[in-house]
Amino acid sequence: MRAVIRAVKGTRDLLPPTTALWNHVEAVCREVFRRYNYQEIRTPILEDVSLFVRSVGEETDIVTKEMYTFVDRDGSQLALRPECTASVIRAYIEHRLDQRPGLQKLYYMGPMFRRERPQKGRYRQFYQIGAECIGSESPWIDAELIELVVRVLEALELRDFQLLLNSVGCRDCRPAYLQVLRRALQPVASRMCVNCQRRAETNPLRVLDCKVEADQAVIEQLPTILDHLCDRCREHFALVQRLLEDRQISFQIQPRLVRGLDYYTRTTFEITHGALGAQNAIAGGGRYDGLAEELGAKQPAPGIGFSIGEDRLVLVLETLLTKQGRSLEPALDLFIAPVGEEAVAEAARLASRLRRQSLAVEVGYGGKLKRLLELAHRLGARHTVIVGEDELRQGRLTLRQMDSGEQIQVTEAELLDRLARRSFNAAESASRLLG
RNA sequence: GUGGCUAUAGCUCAGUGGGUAGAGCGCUGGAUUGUGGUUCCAGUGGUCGCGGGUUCGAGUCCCGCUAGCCACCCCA
Repeated sequence: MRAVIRAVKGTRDLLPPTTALWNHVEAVCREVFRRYNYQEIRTPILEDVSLFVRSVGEETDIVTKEMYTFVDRDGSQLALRPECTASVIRAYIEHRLDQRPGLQKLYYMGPMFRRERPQKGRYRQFYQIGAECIGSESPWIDAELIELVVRVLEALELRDFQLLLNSVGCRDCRPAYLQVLRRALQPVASRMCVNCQRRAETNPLRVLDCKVEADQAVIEQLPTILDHLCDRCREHFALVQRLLEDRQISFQIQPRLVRGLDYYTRTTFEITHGALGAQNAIAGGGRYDGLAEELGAKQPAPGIGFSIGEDRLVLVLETLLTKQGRSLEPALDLFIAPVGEEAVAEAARLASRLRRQSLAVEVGYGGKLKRLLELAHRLGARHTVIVGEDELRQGRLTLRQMDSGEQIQVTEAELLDRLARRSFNAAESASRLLG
């Protein structure tokens, strides 16, 4: 026997019925994006390595050890995108989107790639849904964007998530803070865990993020970025907080919240959920006022964006659904069970017509009626139409409601009337999906 | 990259102190006429992750590899 080929480590096949949940998440996102006037952008999965070196940062983990890179046949250095903000800004500059009217509000969804050790909620190919608003540094935009993320989660019936908020300062005040932090760490680092001793040298901000119990007392004494913001950053952050309060969006200031991408400035935030394991962040984002210039824009283009980890979001929703005893059901409107040769042909024609009326229809070609009804039941059909000799003679259909077993004779017009579908809305999509 | 745990049928798992494979679910069919969910019967399905070692004999013990999961790290 030949060896079986399996999915590459850290990648996975998404199968039904879970894919229905993925589609639901994406449909809800698109709808919320529409309401906030975001439009879709699709950028390539392949990018020049230097795009990420310059944006995410040369020294970051993502660039130094997690990125999938390769040399193309012509010698160019390419990478599978580890995130999408850099690509969006690249496209913004490349296509002079600054010349278009108003703010550029763009959203994306698709696979990203990072070569990490897989674990719960962490995959080498993972999916992000994100949005970027480019062209303004107003705190009103920050508040609107955060509001948008919260509305997406609410629309997905997700509760009990936490919004963590911080400001990481700007090009002026952050370097000064880092100096202060380094100096404060020098005398105390030796009392901390080995990881922190290392981080005190390499990446002092990470010390603030340490989870070791014994280090917490030391960490509490360290200066926080919030005490070292410049006047403009402090005002910006204060206004963002006030605007979130106005919107009744609860949040928690987390001065120790650190982002692993170098381009972040000022507002940063993260949304976590307890139903996940160690990888508890389902969304993260922040402002990046200097990124466009870093990527070669002649004009400054301040922006802010976020990204939802779709894998993790789906994971949370799935555990919530099982906890509530709800399950994912295929949304089959109708099963057609023909009895006899003639009926099969009529069933096929009927299916064609009903499908044109946007009904989800399955036909049982062949088999005894008993089998067909059993199949209809197992496929989750809400109704079954029986077409046999009697029905053909009378020009009627037998419509059986599967949950009650109630059965009536109808014409095709009456059938359509009973099964008529309404247009899409999120709540209905959810109730349809979550039987 | 580091560590811990795990690996038996499509899925969830049993398999006692080493004696060459089992259940439930699933899938297929049956219980006479055109009526599903329950029940009953039968069938299908595994070189026990891979490679080596110990042994008369290994799913079971030992070693190595690989993969999966969880955690560190990092992040969404």
